Amino acid sequence: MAIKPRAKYTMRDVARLAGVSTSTVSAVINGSVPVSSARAEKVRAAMAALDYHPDEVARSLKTGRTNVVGVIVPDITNAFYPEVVRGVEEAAGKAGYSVLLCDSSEDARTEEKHLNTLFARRVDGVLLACCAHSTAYDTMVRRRFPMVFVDRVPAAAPEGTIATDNVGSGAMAARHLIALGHERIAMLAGNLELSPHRDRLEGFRKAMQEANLPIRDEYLISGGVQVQDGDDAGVQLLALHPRPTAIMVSNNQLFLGLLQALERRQVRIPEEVSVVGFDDHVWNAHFHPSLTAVAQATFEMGRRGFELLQHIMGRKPGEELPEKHVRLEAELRVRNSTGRAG
Amino acid sequence: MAIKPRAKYTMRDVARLAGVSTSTVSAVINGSVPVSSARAEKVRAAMAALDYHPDEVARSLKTGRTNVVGVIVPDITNAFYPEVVRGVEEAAGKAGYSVLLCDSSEDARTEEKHLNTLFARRVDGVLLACCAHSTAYDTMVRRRFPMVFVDRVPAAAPEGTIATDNVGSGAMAARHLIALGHERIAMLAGNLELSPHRDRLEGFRKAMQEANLPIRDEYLISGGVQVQDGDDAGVQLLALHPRPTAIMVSNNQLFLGLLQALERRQVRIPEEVSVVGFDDHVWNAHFHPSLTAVAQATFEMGRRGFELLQHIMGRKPGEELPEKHVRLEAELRVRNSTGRAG
DNA sequence: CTGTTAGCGCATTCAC
DNA sequence: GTGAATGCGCTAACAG
Repeated sequence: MAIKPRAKYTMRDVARLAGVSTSTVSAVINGSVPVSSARAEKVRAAMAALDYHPDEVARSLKTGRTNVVGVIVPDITNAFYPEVVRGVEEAAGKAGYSVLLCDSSEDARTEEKHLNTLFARRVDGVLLACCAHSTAYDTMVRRRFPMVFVDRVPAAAPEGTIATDNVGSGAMAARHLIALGHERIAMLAGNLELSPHRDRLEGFRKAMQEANLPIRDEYLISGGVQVQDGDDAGVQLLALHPRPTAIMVSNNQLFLGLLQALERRQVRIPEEVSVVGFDDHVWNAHFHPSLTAVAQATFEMGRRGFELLQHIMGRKPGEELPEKHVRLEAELRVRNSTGRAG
Repeated sequence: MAIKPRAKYTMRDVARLAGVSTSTVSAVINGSVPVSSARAEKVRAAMAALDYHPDEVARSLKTGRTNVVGVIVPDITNAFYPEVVRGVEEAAGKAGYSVLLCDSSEDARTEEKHLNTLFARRVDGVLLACCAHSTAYDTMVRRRFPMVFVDRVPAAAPEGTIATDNVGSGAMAARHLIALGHERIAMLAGNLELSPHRDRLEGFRKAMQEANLPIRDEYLISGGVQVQDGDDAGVQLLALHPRPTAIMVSNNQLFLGLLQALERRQVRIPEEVSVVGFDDHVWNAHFHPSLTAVAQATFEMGRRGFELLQHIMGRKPGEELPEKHVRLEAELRVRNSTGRAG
């Protein structure tokens, strides 16, 4: 009856120590079948004595479920994503799931590689913020794989997406500038292959149209999404005649680059030009001047994204989803980088 | 010979389609045994045709290895950790490992829970930035579990730790202030249960001693590590007579809180008080004034932390590690928040 | 070189 | 209520 001390114990060790069969141990662990309380207690004691933790690998092989979800983000060092991931992790943890984290580095091939790995590891589902030229949607369809698109959403996806209402919040930011009397408004629109950027531009257009304001071609700069791209765009805008009196920026890296350029040229904000950007975080309040920005519901995006995935993972064939697309409201935090037009 | 279309295929399906046995398929996949190139090609074709990916769960059960490492951080939304995680993820990916991410929320019980989960999932090793009152070290020893402590290091750990040279970099920051002629230097030392904070304080003490400068009790504030704690400490310091002319801060949240308090009281930086803090990031350069800060080698910490873990996971019983403790140099980025004393 | 076989640790019928 | 037996998909002897 003596069990040799070992690094890892199996159900058989527990069963032997408790003087029962392995199926009784299994029944105690899973509560699947009634067990007399006396024996159940002996089993629990044996498990504790051996520091026994059921082998989830074996369990997964048997049940066909891993209780793991994959999360793929384009860049975990972009302050936006850790908050989303935190939301996922917390919701997942409560539901008994663990999170496999992958970083695609904004590269579609890396993304696809991660998708294959996650598939091979038999994760129960995937949350994905896809990158430009992503093939993930096709892969998902081909494999009939439970997946939720987060933040960045392929136009084709018929269900399983969660993102900020980017059209609405883009319009909100633009309307803020318009309400301050600005008419010559520029936009750094980012990478138009990505739904958030595309949608924010659409919102911008909508707001400008409503106000009967023209959008000059040279005031619309798109393409890159990095700090340097924002800096370049800033330089470009400052060279124009007439200059814009306000600039809207569709992500935080571009925002930073733009500020760099304005600072270098000693352009006063908001006296000479007002700026509003996307993605708020604690530091924005401490810039000089403090920054007006759109704050997305990052944490909630992660949490509800996981819940949506749970619905997809759990549904029967043919069953409908309670919600196919979740859109979250954003909030405009008005600070000192935006002011009345000249 | 016809294989019914299914969501997931097994090695048997591949074997049947290729007209070989499962062990041949296995041999092709693992390259463990030579296979004639003709048959190997047929196997590869069958795998591609079925979009077959070997079931890593089954493989893990068989081999006893999962090729997964766990990473536990106290707060993934703290900008320091995503960079470390990115370093881990990249190094891990290259070595064929995936990363299970857990967030302990600075709570020792949650940390222990995650550790149990990771253990049950049979991850091959764990990278841990532990929180105060962590029991992880004992758990590791008890289970003889491959583990590397990252950033936050238990004093007892005889090997398997990686962190910044916090004593040295604490001294470096303090010496910078001393070199500028400051004598009344205060420090927000953070939570002294955590090794980075404890070590930075030690470095501070060392530098002050070298310079024959006294450390007043009321200039040394420790305990919390949140933004509000930094704000409170700032208020406290401003009430003193004489006031310190320079303040050193041991993490980025406290730093932010301190800046808040100074801003509210309209204390001019660096004219009235110089400030230097820990953890640099892109935004620091855009504060008003730009912030002098110690930049840790975050990415490298992750990368080399994983490599250290690999050594631990791979070593034979009794074998020594090439390096037991890795200490990384930090860099002081001097900007405009520090200036000459009065 | 190739195929047959025996488990890895567990959950789950199925008899008792 | 309980235990013995089967197999999840794969790898690693082993025998041919």
